[in-house]
Amino acid sequence: MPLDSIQFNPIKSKRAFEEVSNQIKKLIFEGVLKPGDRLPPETELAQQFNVGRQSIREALRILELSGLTATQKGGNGGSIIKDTISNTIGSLFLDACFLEKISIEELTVARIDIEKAVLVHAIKNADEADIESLQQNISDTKQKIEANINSIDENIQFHNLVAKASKNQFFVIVVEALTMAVRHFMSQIGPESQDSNNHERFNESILKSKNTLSYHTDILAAIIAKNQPGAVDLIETHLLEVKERLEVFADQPHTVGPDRV
Amino acid sequence: MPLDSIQFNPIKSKRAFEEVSNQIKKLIFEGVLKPGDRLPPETELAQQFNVGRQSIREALRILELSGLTATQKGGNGGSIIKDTISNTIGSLFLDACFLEKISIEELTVARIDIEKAVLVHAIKNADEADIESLQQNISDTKQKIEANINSIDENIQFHNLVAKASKNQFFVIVVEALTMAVRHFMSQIGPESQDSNNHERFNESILKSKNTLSYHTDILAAIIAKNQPGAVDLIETHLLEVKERLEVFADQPHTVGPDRV
DNA sequence: TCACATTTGTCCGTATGTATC
DNA sequence: AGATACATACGGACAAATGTG
Repeated sequence: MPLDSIQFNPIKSKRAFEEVSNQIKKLIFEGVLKPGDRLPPETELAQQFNVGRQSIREALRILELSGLTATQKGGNGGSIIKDTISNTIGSLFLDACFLEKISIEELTVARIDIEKAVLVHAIKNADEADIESLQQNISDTKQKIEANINSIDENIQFHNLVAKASKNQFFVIVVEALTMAVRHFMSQIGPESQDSNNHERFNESILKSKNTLSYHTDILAAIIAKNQPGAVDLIETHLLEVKERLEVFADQPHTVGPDRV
Repeated sequence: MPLDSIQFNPIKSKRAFEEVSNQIKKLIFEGVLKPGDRLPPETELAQQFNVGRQSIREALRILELSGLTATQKGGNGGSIIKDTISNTIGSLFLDACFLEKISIEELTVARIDIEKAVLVHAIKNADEADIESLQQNISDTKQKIEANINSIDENIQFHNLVAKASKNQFFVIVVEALTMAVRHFMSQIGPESQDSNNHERFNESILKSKNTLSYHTDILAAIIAKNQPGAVDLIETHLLEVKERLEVFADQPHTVGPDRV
C-alpha cells in the first residue's frame, strides 16, 4: 500500500467540552439516546464525565446549536433530545446570506432550478396525504386573503409541502433553507405594505397574494394530473415573478438574522 | 391593519450568552468586525458586556460552531473572525445524514438533479481561471493514479470546482454539503480497498478511479466546448455509476461523523 | 394559593496549560 | 529559558424559573 494514501489524524488537543459533546452526539447517532429522552442534570453529567459543570454547559450549547437538543429551565427541565435538525441548517444558511456570500439574485436563480427538480420528484412520489395537505394549504391561503390577512407563511409552506411530497429529505432540507431565506427578505417588504397610511401599497400586496395563490392552485392541479411539463413551466414562471419582486430590494442593506439559540 | 398580521415576538427570557453572541454576530454581519480581526480577551469581553466569563465562553462556543470565529489558545491567541461558514453547513448536513433522515439513495438522486443544474450554469459562467483550475485538478488526479495513490480528494474537488464555476455561492454550498457526505461514505469503502491483503479489491479501486477520471475529463471538455446537452448527459451517467457504487454500502451501519469544533 | 425541590442560569476566585516573545 | 498573555478548566455560591404537592 502506498504510504501517501494513509490518512493521518490531525493532532488536535481535544478540549473537554468537545469530548463531552462528541460522546453525547455519538450516543444520539447510535440511537441509544432517542428523541424525547432527557439528559441527566448538568451536575450529574459533570460527575459522570469527571469534568466541571462549565465544560458540560459548553458541550450542551454545542448540542443545542447543532439542533440535537433543546434546553428547558426549572424543575423537570433539562436537555431533551430533539428529532429534527433541518431548521438549524436553514438558520446557518441564512447566516451565509447575511455575510453577503449569497445575493438575492443567486438565491432566486438557484431556487428556480432546484424547485423545478423537486417538483418532478413530487409529481412522481406524492401520495394522498401530500395532496391533502397541499389542498389544505391552498384553502388556508384563500381564507387569509379573503380576511385581508397576510398569507406569506402559507405561501412559503406550500413550497415546503411540495418538497416533502418529493419523499426526499435532502430536498426538504434544501428547500427549507431556501424558503427560510426568501421568507426573511419578504418580511422586509411585508411590514411596509401593511402600513395603514399607504393603502396603495397594501392593495398591491393583496394583488400579489392573489397572484401567488393562483399559481399555487395551478401547480397543485398539475401535480394531481401528473402533468410534469405543465407544472415545471408554472413554477418557473411563478418563481421568476417572485424573483423580480425580491430584486427591487436587493441593494437595500438588510437587518441582522433571527436568533437561533 | 388586520390584527392577525402583527407578528409577536415569542417571549423567551434571553440568556446572557445569547445576547452576547447575537451582538457579536450583528457586528460581524454589519462589517464592523471583519475577517482576521481578533476579539478582545474573554476577561475583557466579560467586563465590556458586564457578564461573567462563563457567559462569554458559551457565546464564543456558539460563534465558533456557527463558523463565524475560530479560537486559538496560548499567547496572542483568542477568537478570530473567519471569512467563510460554508463547511459548517456541510458538517451539519452530514449530521442530518447520520440521524438517518437522509439515505444514500436520496442523497445521490438529489445530487444528480442538482449537479446537472449546476453544470448548466457552469457552462454559462465559467471563466479562464475556472477552466484552469479544473485542468489542474485533472492533471493532479492523473498523477495520483499513475503513482497508485488514492485520488478521492481530487475527484470530490472536481465537483466543487464545477460548482464554483457556476458563480453561484448557493450552489457552492449545496454541492460542498453533498460532496462532503459522499466523501464520507466513500471513505468507508476506501480503507478496505487499500488493504494490502486484498489485491483484487485494490485493483478494482484503481479501475474505478480511471473510470471517474475519464468522465471528469470528458465533462471538462464539454464545459470548454460549451456543449450543454453533452455535459449534462455525461454527468448524469457518471453520477448514476457513483450512485450504484455507493448503494452497495447503503444498508451497512455507518460510523459517527467527524468532529466539527 | 403557597411553599418546596429540582434544574438551569450566572458570577467569582483560582489554578493550569499553552503559545508567543 | 523565562516572562507574558491568553484560553481552558475546576469548584463554590447564589439567583431565577418551573413543575409538584
